[in-house]
Amino acid sequence: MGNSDSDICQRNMTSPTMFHKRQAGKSQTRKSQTSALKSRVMEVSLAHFSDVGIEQTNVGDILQDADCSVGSLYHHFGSKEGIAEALFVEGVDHFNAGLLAALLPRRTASTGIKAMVTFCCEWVTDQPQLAAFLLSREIKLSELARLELREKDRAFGQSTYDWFAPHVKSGELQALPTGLYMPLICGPTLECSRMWLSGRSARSPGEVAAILAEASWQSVRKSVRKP
Amino acid sequence: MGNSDSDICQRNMTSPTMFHKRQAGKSQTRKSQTSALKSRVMEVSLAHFSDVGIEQTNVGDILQDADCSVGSLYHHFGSKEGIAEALFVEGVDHFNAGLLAALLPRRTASTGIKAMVTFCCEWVTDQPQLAAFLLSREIKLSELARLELREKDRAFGQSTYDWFAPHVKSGELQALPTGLYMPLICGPTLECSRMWLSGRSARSPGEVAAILAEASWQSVRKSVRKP
DNA sequence: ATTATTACTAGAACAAAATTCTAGAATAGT
DNA sequence: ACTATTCTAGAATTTTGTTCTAGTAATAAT
Repeated sequence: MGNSDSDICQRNMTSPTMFHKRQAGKSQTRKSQTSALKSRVMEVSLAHFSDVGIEQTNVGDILQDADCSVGSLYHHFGSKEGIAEALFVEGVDHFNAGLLAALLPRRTASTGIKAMVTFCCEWVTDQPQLAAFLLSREIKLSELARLELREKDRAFGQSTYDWFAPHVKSGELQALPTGLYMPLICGPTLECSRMWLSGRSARSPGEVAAILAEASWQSVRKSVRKP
Repeated sequence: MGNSDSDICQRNMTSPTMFHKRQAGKSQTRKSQTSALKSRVMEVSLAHFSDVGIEQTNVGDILQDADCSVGSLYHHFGSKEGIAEALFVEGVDHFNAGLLAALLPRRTASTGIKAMVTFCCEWVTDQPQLAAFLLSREIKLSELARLELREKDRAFGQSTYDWFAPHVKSGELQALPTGLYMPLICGPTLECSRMWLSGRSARSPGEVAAILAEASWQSVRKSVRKP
């Protein structure tokens, strides 16, 4: 949340009036107050966004629920979409980190792939709000965020590929274009997740994790069959 | 597009002024003029929606680009989201119909599954705008549309399952919960599509169709392996 | 054929919501 | 201590979606 530096604050202002009311709290440092405010806004926004969508959420509600002023909100996030953007980037980060943490300690191709799928299923089932938001994005990322994300994507892809490479060499995994591993491994799970999150399917990913893990593994393992 | 009956028209109006300007065209029938207007609005809206998202698109632009009046737009679509809803339902219909048309004529499990994946890849690559819109939806469908869609989903699922069933019985396809076939078959492709459409990946689904088809087939075929 | 009704078009008026602007207070830097 | 910067506040403004009133064309009813 808090690289308190990169905030929006474009304009220069001039004069003063007063500053009271909201800081009721027993004088914490300004810094911690601020970062708490930002977290509050993000938390509240996520709830609204995942519930009714970004468009249907109105800033007034966020302001009220997070006990935040218009000025503060626009100072920190720039716009309503700005909040969504922050949530999105943070969410992707979390997810990727978790996925990597599930993968790296595994020693065999099979257990690694299956661990990814399983993590994916659990993650979605455990935090449906965040998952729903990430998977149903209609978020026009700013150019800045887009670049940031692309870079993180690249790094993530590299890390996973470093793990895959030896197993490709040893003949356990198929050799595929780099960009195809993730869709093949997580695609089915994410598709199931979307179904479940939007109420189009009753079975949660958690319930079918084992089947998905096995199937995804079959799709990327090196195929040496009888027939 | 034109079941010209089910339009919105809730209110009753009373008096008249004039009616000219826009109908410049050499007096086509009113019906065709109207349906042309609706298509124009949908076409223009799709372009905007898939470009900057529903929220960022403003009605004024649609009005201008489609040469349509506020009154007409709200008469036919009820709201901005109404346009999105119409596009969405129509789009899903097209896609599902195409998918089914690709599947049904095939005689073997392998060719059927692969045909679905291939169709999917081509469809996305051929009409990226519509695909981007359908895949990035954050559309709060009306209760009516939701039901309509759920029913269509059900019918589609049934049709595909009718095709699958014999191959499951014959031991070529795995027996899976009904809701898992589509995610396993099309999930990876759709994930690739999202990547490509959002600019996060350079390779179009069309370029990797063969690999995806083979991999997806491996994930749902009945596994009888050596090791 | 005349009338009544309905489908449709038009754009001004309205309401609601997002964002900007001005003012001032806390903190960091010198 | 003074200056620049970050942050908070909320009134004022703007933007934008939608409603409302008015009028025209086509169709159904009599």
